[in-house]
Amino acid sequence: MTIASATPYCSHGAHCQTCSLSSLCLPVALKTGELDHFDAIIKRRPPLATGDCLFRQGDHFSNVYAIRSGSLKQVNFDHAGNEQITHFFLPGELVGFDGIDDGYHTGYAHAMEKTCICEIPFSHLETLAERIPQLRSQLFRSMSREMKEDHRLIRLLSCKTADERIAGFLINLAVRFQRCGHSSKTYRLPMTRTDISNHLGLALETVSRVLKRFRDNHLVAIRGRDVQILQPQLLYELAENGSP
Amino acid sequence: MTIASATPYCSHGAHCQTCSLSSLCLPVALKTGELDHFDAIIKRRPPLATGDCLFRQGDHFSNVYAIRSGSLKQVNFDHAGNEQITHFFLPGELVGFDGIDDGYHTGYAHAMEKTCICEIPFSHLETLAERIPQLRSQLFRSMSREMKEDHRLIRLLSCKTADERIAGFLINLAVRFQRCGHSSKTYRLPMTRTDISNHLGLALETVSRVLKRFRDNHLVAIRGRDVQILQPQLLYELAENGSP
DNA sequence: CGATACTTTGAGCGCCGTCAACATCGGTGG
DNA sequence: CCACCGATGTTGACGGCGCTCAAAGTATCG
Repeated sequence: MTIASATPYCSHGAHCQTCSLSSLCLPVALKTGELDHFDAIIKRRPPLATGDCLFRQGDHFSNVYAIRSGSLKQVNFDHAGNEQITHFFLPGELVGFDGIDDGYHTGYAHAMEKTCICEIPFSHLETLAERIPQLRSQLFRSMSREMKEDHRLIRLLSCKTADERIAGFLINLAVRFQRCGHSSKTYRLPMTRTDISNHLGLALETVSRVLKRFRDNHLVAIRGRDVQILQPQLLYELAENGSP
Repeated sequence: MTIASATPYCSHGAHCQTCSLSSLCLPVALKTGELDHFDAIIKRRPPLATGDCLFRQGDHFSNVYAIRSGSLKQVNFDHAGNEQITHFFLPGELVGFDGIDDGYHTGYAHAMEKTCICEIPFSHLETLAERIPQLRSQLFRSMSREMKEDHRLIRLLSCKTADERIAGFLINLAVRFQRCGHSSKTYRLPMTRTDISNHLGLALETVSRVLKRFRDNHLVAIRGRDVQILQPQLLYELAENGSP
């Protein structure tokens, strides 16, 4: 079983007007003229390679970023230097809002594979949002959505078992991959088992063992990073209720 | 040991111009004329009694709320009906941002004691923020700060022991109580042990046992809900490093 | 093709959840 | 004012989930 990578090639000169992800991204609901204005403030960067940093802890906050293709992980630190992956970001999602508060980023954002990014200068975005109510609403909605994602993760971490966490994680990824144009059943994990274990608050051995159990029970087919969800309904119920 | 309640009386006709919390709240950095405009869109409500709901799951989102005095807990649900307390809100803090995304609230907000609230209609706030850059920045900053708080909690839940979680929780409350004008060392917990255990992802018996251990080790003096932090530095190190 | 990172699998044990009993607090009504 | 009662908090015994340590197997890349 081999599944196409989640990272198709993407030209770094592309524009919002022709971007297949614009229905997920900030330009949603913008009229043609407005879209041109929005497109004009965006800087396209050369693609990030695996392991490259989009921003580092302590960097001055000046942009938010939209992902065109590829994937990122956002890593925060506590005072003792322990890492915590708070988010994985997929195409069509926005990165960097946590830097607004006091003007610098509190953690790293690493590319987990070759990743194309749109850089959106926040001051320009604010100015433009002043004039375009649709854009403003979408900006607030994006931030609010990230909060809801955080609350989902908090609930997951605070009272769910390893099985429930991993079921929820696989389902959540499936939903988000589908939203950006992939199959809802098959995808390729961009992150390592170590990343998953860190994000879900588990030991990496536990992640490995639970995935094996899911495979043995024919809930999913997993080989390396290729995932195929065989029984979405059962997996969903496991994630929510804890009952198989 | 008895410590004054965190809920002094607060007139519900008060205005931002005279509010002691305005330096924490949205009006921060507004000029006098702007402050008048801001004050004009706010509705003061009669105080909430213990257990009253500010909003319920599924309610249409139309306001954010600033706390003048008292405290709230925000409770979210998963599909199986399990509750998860994602936030405790103290005076000077803003509640309700998670409703922006799809226009309704995803959980309850309960008053944990008698609580005075400023209701801020979000549509008016957006309009006003269009004209007043300071207000706009502060709005973004408030949302961004809530995200950072979420990330802190995620880190806490994902890899910390019961001792570390509770140490972190006590320190965090101390900081926030100090910010709104209390002592940094002594405060009264507005929430039950059950609420704490839910929020931190622990059994309530564990909360009780860890607090006893902290008391035995003279890190804190706790009697019922009255907390006095005796060794802030040690408690902080315990929360961050796990080392006593 | 060798080196390095990543993943799987096993054995043992400790933290913390569950169950249970009891103590304490706060409020209500006789 | 006191007796009562439900809600809240404390303490103990015990077992299981998931972590740690260890080692072998596998993908990936220069």
